[in-house]
Amino acid sequence: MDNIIAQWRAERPDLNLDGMATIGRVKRCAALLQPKLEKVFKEYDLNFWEFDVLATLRRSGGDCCLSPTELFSTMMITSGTMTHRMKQLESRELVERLPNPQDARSMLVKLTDEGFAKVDAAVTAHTINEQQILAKLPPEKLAALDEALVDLLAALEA
Amino acid sequence: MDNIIAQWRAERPDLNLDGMATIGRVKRCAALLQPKLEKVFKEYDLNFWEFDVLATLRRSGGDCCLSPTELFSTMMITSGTMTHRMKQLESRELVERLPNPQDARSMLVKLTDEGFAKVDAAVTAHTINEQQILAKLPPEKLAALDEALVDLLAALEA
DNA sequence: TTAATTTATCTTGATATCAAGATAAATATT
DNA sequence: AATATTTATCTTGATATCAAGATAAATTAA
Repeated sequence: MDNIIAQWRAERPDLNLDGMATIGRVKRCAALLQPKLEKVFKEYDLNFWEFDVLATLRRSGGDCCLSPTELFSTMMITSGTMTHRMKQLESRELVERLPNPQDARSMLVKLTDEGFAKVDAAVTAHTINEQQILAKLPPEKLAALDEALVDLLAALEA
Repeated sequence: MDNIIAQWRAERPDLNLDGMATIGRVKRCAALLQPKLEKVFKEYDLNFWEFDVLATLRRSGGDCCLSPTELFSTMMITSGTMTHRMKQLESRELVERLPNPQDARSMLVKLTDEGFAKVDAAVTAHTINEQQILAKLPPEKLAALDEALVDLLAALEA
């Protein structure tokens, strides 16, 4: 990132590059995190989106039933993508689709026992992995990081 | 994000969710930033990856020549993806491919005058946009954010 | 009640991406 | 020099995604 900024500074000294540096770091951190997280999901034969769907169902609690619309709305993906995901998770028998007695247009997506067990094991390993990744930072820096991210998130969501 | 953590805390009180909260915020910040940045690129008829390629060439300076291999290596994409990008940028006459006199296997990718002018205008607007996005945070919080991201990036790159 | 509108989901067609393999030129080895 | 290896790029086939439109059920309005 510093290298990119240095290149721009040389070519375009007229630009204010402070924002680019910070935003570039956010994006780069996210990009570097991705494969580190996927590594653990892979141990449970899941890719990122598969974990994401199963985890959304699992943490919703109750009998882990949500409609596809609830799922794709909270997950910020389109309905077509959700259809695609459902098909594959259903064929792997990690979720099942039940008719919604309240509304014949809609379905209820439910974790199978196998899906429940798998995501429960995966999320345990996932949280441990996340702790380990961040353990490279001392506690006070970690606290500062989290606080700063809360502020940024608030600014971006506003 | 807080909501997701609260759901997990209710369902799985045994998990340490601190890392999930911080990492989730990083990913969410990156996801929220994306469309805000794309909005400006769109004003110049560019999507994210088009800007990315043109900007990489532009900031490399000199005559803005790089080989496809130099491009895809620094941009963390595969060679096949780069081929695809080249085709489209070439058809839009934003870059041109010249034979490399030093090595007949490789090409030199160069910004056209049009490509140069376009990316120069786009990056000006882009940096202003980035400054505006972050201007919602007071300077001292911004400084703390950047410092924290430098620390995190160092930990992730190690 | 019938028609119009809204809502939930799925389908279609397009794009971006990657992994793996193909091709061809350059370099190293024998 | 002839062969083997490495390097640079492109091709192919598969997947994930979205936007826009299709379908069908539920709700509202006339």
